[in-house]
Formats: sequence, structure tokens, C-alpha cells
Amino acid sequence: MNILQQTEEKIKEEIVQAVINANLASPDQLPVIVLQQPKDKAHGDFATNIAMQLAKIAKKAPVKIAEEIIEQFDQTKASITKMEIAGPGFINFFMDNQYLTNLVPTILKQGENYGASNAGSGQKIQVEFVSANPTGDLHLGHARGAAVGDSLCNVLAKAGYDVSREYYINDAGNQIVKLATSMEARYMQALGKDWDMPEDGYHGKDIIALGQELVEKYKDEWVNKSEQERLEFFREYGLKYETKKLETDLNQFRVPFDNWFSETSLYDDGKIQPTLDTLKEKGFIYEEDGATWFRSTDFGDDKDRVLIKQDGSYTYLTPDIAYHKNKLDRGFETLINIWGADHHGYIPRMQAAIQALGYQPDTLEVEIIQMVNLFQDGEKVKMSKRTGKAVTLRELMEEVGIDAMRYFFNMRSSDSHLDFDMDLARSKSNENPVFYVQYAHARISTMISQAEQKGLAGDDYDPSLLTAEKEEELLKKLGEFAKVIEDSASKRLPHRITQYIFDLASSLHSFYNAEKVLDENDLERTKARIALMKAVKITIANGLALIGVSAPESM
RNA sequence: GCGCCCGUAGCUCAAUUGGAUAGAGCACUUGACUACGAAUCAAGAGGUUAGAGGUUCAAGUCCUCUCGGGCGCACCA
Repeated sequence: MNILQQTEEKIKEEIVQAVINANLASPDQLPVIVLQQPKDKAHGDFATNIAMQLAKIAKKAPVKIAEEIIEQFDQTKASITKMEIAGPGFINFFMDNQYLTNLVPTILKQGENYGASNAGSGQKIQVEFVSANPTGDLHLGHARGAAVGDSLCNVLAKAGYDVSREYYINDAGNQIVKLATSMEARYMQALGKDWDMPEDGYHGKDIIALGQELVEKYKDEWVNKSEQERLEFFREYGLKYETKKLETDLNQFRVPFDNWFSETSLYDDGKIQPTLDTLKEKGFIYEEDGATWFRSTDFGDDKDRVLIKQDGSYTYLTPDIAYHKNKLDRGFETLINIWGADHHGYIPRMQAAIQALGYQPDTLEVEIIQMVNLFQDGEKVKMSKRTGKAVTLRELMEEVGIDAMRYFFNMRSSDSHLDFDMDLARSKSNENPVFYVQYAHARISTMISQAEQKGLAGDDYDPSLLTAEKEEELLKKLGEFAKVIEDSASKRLPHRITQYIFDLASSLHSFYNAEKVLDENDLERTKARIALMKAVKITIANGLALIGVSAPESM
């Protein structure tokens, strides 16, 4: 538990004690004590709404209740200097800011671990994300999912969850047949033959390149082989090629996966039939019109879903259920799937499957990432899957840079559509928010190295000298970090981190312009301030790391 | 037609998941570098939170309806 939380807990305990002493409520009537940090510092360091919550129970006006609580409250125990009643019945607490200055040595000691907590108590969570078909390049929408998913994993890990990142490779369905026939057409075309692309084939540039690669390697060797032989070979070749490319691109985007799970392996390992058997035993399966159905309507789905088609093959859902069963069999307590908004209609049947397998509905959480619109030169860039005209992750990384992309994708809440402004992301100007945060980090780095050169830094600093208004502001912000991470993790909102570090950078810049850090005539204050700067630097770097953005020493 | 998401300052978005006077960035106006990095700061202006009801001590947030935008609604994956 960090300093801030300890302080909060102490205040909460005293509130409970005061409420009971004032005879306002019995312990079993007592609501959960909410202690918040007011936005407006005129409202103190902490505030509680307990008096309003007790209005009904105690049958008194909130303001009257607040008065009675204050009367009974032992200020010294919680190191509070002042208490006030405000507004409709808030109780505001003003603290002696010594509790904040202790933060600096703590942060310096914890270093890159600062912000970590055990809030997740080691809960085993698996996050499945991206999982794009291995049939082409990743595009803009995948990039957002990758950035958000990876950052969420980082945040969960920092908050004490045991996280595993997984990519589900859809290497078993019809789309792989289409991949092979698309490659076949590109191969033939590369040999100068007149060969049409298959209907609904993959028109991406990467498949054209793949066709050329096949010609370079094998010349016209595959022209005279049987179609079956040729397609079989292309299928395997294409899968390996595409999967490798996905992994390379994602690694470059700083999105590593712990496990790449092949759909085909579910067939090879015989995982599908047992899953069907389980569902059958539990009575959620029936036959109709020559197909096998899953009664997902038992769990609120719109209609029942086919598992085995009339032709005897599985639908996409069937191995996917087996896959989710497999995840749960591996001991994950919570599954998080990150899907594009175009798949949200799939949620009810998957949730139904989880419940049919005997798990609680909240075992599976699906986070929906809304669409991304790309803007260039002030105009919306049109994308088309059919013609393969789409901006790829690779192109974006080259053109706008990874830092800007990671930052932009984590700037907004996922359930809001995102307008991605290429020109802004690419610009190296003050309009670009990613530089704002990185600049704060670089600025601090310079200060620290100058201080060290001039002998103005030292371990024997006195943090209680940090009493300037801007210093208190900074300290308070620093203290929030662990809580922001915990919230961000438990609510699955990684963009909270981005907002936090932006605010922190803002406080830093504001402090920097108000106070002089390096002052040869005031060595003690300078030492304390350099220690504070080190603490801010650590916190910004840790925050940037969570969203996958670099923290430069200079820029 | 049904379902999910969204609608907040001129633009792009936040808002501690029900708390106090709805906040940032950009753009706009005005000021601050012989200075530890001006990629910065300080100040100003900008709002009927799409609209109408309801619940609550308290609603941008929850419920109902209307309007507008996006995305889904396969024995495709």
C-alpha cells in the first residue's frame, strides 16, 4: 500500500469511528466510505460525501450530520489540520503536507517499480487481442486494438494481475483457402499469365509481393503441378509467411505476445468434439434441418446458432467455443477479448457459450474498440477491403512513428470513434501532445545532468523543503499514480494513463516556469528540488512505458 | 425493423463510473526568453452536456421516449 492509500485508510477509519460515536448509524447500516480528491483545491485535500449518504438513515439534514461527525472526529489521529463543511454536506479535509514530501524518497527508492501495486492480487487474466486473419497486412483498426490491448496488459501487470497476452490465429477456415487461391492468381500473374483473382480474394499489396516471391524462388515450377498440390503448398507457404509478418510488425510496434494459438491445433489435438460433448451433456444442443444447433437463446442471445452445418463442417463458432474452453482449462480466471466494433454482434453467443460451459457470465469480458477514421490533408481517407486499398500498420509506423501512434491510440476512450490525424501525428510541433510529455522528460534529464555536473545534487536532501505551491501540486500528482493505475486496470481503461502523464507533464512545466531549480546560492533547496525532479522523471517514464512510448533523455 | 456504441466549447476529446462552479489540447486574443531547453508558461474568451420526461439530497453519468451518426443482425470468418 502506498503513502496516499495509507493516508486515505486512516481518514476512513476515523470517519467510521466518528459516525458511530455520534450515534448516526449502526455499523451494519454504514455505507462504504467514499473519499475523493476534490478537483478544486479550495475543497481540501480529501472530501467525503458520507453526511449525504447518511441523510436517510439518520433522518437528519446532511449539514447537521456533518457537524456531528466533525465534533466526534479525532483530527490528530489522521494528521488533519482543518475540516470544513461545504456545499450540500461535503466534509473537506485539509492535510499537513508532510505526508506528501515522504513520497520523494519512496519514488526514488522504488524506481521503475513505482506505481506497482498488488491490487489484482495475482489474478490470472488472459487477454486475447488483434487476432486478425493471417491473410494480409494489419491495418489502422488492428493497430488501435494492438496499442490498446498491449497497454491494458501493461497496466494490469503493473496493478498486480498475472497477465498473459494471446493471439488467436484463424488458420483453419475458408479464408485460408481464399488466401491460397489469391496467391495462386498473383503467382500466375507474376509469370505474365492472364489469371483472374478469385471472387472475394485478398487484394492486398502483400499478396502481390508474395506472388512475386514465389516466382523468384520457384520460377514456373508450380504451374504444371496439379491444382490440389499447388494450392496445398501455397496454403502452407502463405500461412507461414503471413503469420511471421504479423509477428514482426507487432513486435516492431512493441506488442509482444506470450502465446500464438493456432485454430488448427484445436483440430489436431482433438479439442473440438469433447467441447461439443460437454454442451450436449448439459442439454444445450439439438438437431434441426440437418444441422446441429447451440441453444444460445437460453442465455439471452437473439437466436440459436449453428455449430455443425448441413455439409458436416463446423461454423466459426464451434472451434471458438473449444478455444475458450481451452483458455479456461488452462486456469485463467478472467478472459478479456478485445474486438473491433464490427464484431460486437458476436458477443451474446460467446457469452452464452461461456455460461453453457458452466462459468459465470463475467468470466469473459469483451472490450469493444471503435472504428478509426484516418485523416490526411484535412480529408477522410477512404479505405476499401475489396480493392486492398488500406493504410497498413507498417506504413503508419514508417510515416508517423511508433511513439506518436501508441500515444494517439491510447489518448481516447476505446468506445469512442477515433479520428486519426496523420498530419498532426507526424508533426514535430507543439500541436502534437506526445512531444509535450516527452519534452517534460527530456527537460528534467537535462536539469539533472547539469545539477550533477555542478555538484548541486545529492542524496542528503531534505524533502520537507518542498513547500512551494507548484511543488505541492506536483507531489499530489505523483502520489496519485498507483491509484490511477489501479483504476485503469480494474476498469480496463488504459487511456487514463495517457491523461495522467499529460497532467503530470503539465504540472512539471508549470512548476518549471514558476520556480528556479538550479540555484547555486541555495544548495539545500536545489538538492530537494533535484530529488523531486528525479521522482517526476521516474513517474513520467513509468507512465510512458505503460502505453509503449519511449522516454527520451533529449530531443 | 431489432440490437450494441456514440452525441459535451468553433474542432478533437476528458470528466475520479451518481458528487461541489462540466475540464484539457488545438484554433483565437493578450503577456513572459541577455534565463535550468519558449516543443514551455501565465491570463482571457468560448457550454441550455442533441431534445423531452422521470429516479435521487445530488444526473453529462441511471431509466423511458424522440432525433441524429457509426457498427452489426449467416448453415461467412
